[in-house]
Amino acid sequence: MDKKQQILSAALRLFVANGFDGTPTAKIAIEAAVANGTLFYHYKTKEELIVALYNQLKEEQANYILPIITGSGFITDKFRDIFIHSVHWALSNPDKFYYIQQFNFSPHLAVVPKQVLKQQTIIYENFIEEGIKRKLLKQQDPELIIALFNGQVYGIYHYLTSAEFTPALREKTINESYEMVWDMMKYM
Amino acid sequence: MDKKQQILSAALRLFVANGFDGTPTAKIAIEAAVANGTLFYHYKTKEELIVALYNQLKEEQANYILPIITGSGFITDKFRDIFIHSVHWALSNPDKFYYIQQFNFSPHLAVVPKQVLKQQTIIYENFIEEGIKRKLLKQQDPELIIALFNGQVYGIYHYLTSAEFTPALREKTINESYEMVWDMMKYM
DNA sequence: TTATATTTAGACTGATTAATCAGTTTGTAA
DNA sequence: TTACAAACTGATTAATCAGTCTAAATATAA
Repeated sequence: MDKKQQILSAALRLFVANGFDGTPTAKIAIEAAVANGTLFYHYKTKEELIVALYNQLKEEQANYILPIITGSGFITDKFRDIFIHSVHWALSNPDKFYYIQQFNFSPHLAVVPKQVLKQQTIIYENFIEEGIKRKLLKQQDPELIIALFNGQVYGIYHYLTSAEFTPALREKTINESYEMVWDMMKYM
Repeated sequence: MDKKQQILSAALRLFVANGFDGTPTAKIAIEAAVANGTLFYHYKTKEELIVALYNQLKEEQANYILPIITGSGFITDKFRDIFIHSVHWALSNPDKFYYIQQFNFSPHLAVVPKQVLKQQTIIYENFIEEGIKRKLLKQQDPELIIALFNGQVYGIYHYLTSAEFTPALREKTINESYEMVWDMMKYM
């Protein structure tokens, strides 16, 4: 029914499989079971579609984590939850996670205003800042801690997708990795 | 003189600036001050050029770290050296580091045999394994430790390239980040 | 009902592009 | 000199692709 969503889903599948250059708009329309004109009716250019897809996925990713930050609970538990959830989101949505990386290392990133990108991390920043003030986290720039934290999610994603793991081993690895991440971030 | 190298250098500049799709082979030839046909004389297809460039950069990156591993010195000092050097290489060669990431999240990665990719990390693996056996590092899969280690390099690269830093602050940040990385990896 | 938005199919275009190819230059060695 | 291969040239080609256009159909809402 929702043709716009059909187009985005088809685009995600094809861009991940064949790259930006390797996927003609015509094929996206066919894969979405939509007329050629419909694609260009909703997205003026191919680039507009590429960026719209990125924004949707970033929002989806953020919405998956947001409830943890705003919810109740001990702050230290929240750190764990955020990490575990971030990794789980990436592993349950490998295409989406991959697309975001693919986009981040492409010239398309340049067309997203810096302000928009900044806005996406501001919620994390306030949260991390609180952890630093309470002397739970190392006394470093919150942005550095976020960058290293994201680096960890990136690292473990690569590790867990480089080979086959049983679900049990996967969970064990994620939990033990968090212990390592926590050793990295914690104050003492 | 060496036209092949001219082509690779030009390709690096243009691919990083405009992406794989955004750079016609014709432009690479012009930028390299070489005839169109010369490019295809050395590289049968555009893809072959893209992959050749990737392999060269990976080799260059490895050669920068290798002497540390094989050299003399305390193993714990080597861990620090490898981290610091890895970050420095990325920061001194942002184009090359960026290209490797761009390639890693592109369909071109699929054409590199897994065996070749494995071979690139085997030297690290033996080294890490020794650290684990000696109970200097946490008792985890060496590949996991390498993945998290690389995640850190990735994270700090993003942080240090997201804004301007004075050389002094940059070095301070790298050193302090290493302390955090070490807290993550060390046995106790 | 009427108007407005959305959708369809596919032919079309103008520009771009990867790759080719017939021939030229260069270095070297007989 | 001659011979030969490797390196190089750049105009040409055949194909592809993003985006347009048309005219009709269908849905949505005022």
